Amino acid sequence: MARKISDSTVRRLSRYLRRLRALDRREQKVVSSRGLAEATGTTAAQVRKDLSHFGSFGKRGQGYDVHDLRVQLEEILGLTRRWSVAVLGVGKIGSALLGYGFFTERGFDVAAAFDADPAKVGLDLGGVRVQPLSELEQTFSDRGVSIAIIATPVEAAQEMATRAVRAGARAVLNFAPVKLNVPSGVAMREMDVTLELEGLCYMVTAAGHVADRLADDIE
Amino acid sequence: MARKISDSTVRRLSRYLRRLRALDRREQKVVSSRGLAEATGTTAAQVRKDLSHFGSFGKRGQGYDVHDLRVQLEEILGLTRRWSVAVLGVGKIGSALLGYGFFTERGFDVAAAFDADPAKVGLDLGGVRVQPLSELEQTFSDRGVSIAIIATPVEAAQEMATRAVRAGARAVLNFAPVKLNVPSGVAMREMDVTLELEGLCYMVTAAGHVADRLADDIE
DNA sequence: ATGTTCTTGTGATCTCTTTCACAAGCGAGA
DNA sequence: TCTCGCTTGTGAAAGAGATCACAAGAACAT
Repeated sequence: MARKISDSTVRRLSRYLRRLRALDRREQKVVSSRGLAEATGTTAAQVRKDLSHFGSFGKRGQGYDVHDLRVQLEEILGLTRRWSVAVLGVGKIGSALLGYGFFTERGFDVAAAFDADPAKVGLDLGGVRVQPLSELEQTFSDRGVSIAIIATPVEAAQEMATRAVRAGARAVLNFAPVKLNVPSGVAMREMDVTLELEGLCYMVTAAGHVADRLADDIE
Repeated sequence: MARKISDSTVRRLSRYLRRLRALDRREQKVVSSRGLAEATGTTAAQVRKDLSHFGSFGKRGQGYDVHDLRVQLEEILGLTRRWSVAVLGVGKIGSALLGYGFFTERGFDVAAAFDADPAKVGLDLGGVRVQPLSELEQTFSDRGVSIAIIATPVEAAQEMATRAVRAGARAVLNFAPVKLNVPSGVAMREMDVTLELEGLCYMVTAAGHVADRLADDIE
């Protein structure tokens, strides 16, 4: 096991877990690969293949024990330990995430928040005090921050990521619309609304073109 | 042309476009596939292959005309027309997007915002008045809304998506952490912070395991 | 015991994406 | 006009991921 697992597989595992948690809450005992597949928008074979990379969790003829598989997946994804996150930049996105209690609800510890703007330093957002950037390195190492959330403007994003990594972050979640460079060995994911919106525009436009062609063919 | 283009290709096209706009602004005339690749985190061959699906835009030996390619990509992605978006649910995320002027800055028209909470109806968020859900269908058709942004709690997401599509939306951007079903022909993208965060946890954890194994091998 | 029914786990296969490698083409300079 | 240096566009090869299809097992009824 522990060969290279693709991002798409990992994303699906998260979805399975989400579903399992819901089922567990309403005390359903068993679920089949098909049941899981339908709830998460994939196929039964895909579910089984994904799980098979990590071991064998089901009973033939029966399916998977909901609670059991849930625990296994939490283990696999690394969610049995606590994770400390820091939010860099408390503009609209940063403060939305903090104010919402987003991280806390999902079992992440918000260890700190930072902003370059002196007017924002000292504010309390969702129970976290905004600190000046000068305290970044010290705070990261004091509180064992391993995940950095980049929510700064584009211009500052790369520098913040670099500082975060140098200060000990092992993973970066980037909300700024730039491609960030991080040393290999540091995990990196991005959330880019513009990319997704433009993707939708393309899809709608291209679907239109296809419709045009079909119409042409009919003539 | 206009065969099925993969999502990953479309995402890269958006990245190229973003870069081209920056270059155009600072009046750089020409860029090579390598230049574009380095700025967007891919390879020169990939850039050329991506573009080749839509035609032939460069000059051999020279590279691509920045302004020209920019316009071509805007055309391909469907960004030369105006798009009307509606925001469904003005909780933390919805109002962050509106308040930020996010859509307007990027050339999208915010046609409307809706919320189920009567206390929120009537509020002005970034110049948009929040409307009650009862006005959804009428407003969608009056203003030609083609993109629906789902920013409601999980429970309401599927119903809102269904209503939006029935009211004329051709694309859905979903911020709620559920898999939504939409009829084929409707474009759909999702932004799920939890999925990305858990993905990071996995990557850090798995990287740790790999390190462990290496250490074991050395012993 | 035996048969029936169901669902898993997994090799084999298929499909899609990325990478490679190179001929074709452009511009500049002699 | 010819040559040289550079970069595109693209078939062919390699790599990755998703799908298929079925043997292996588990429960339960007879």
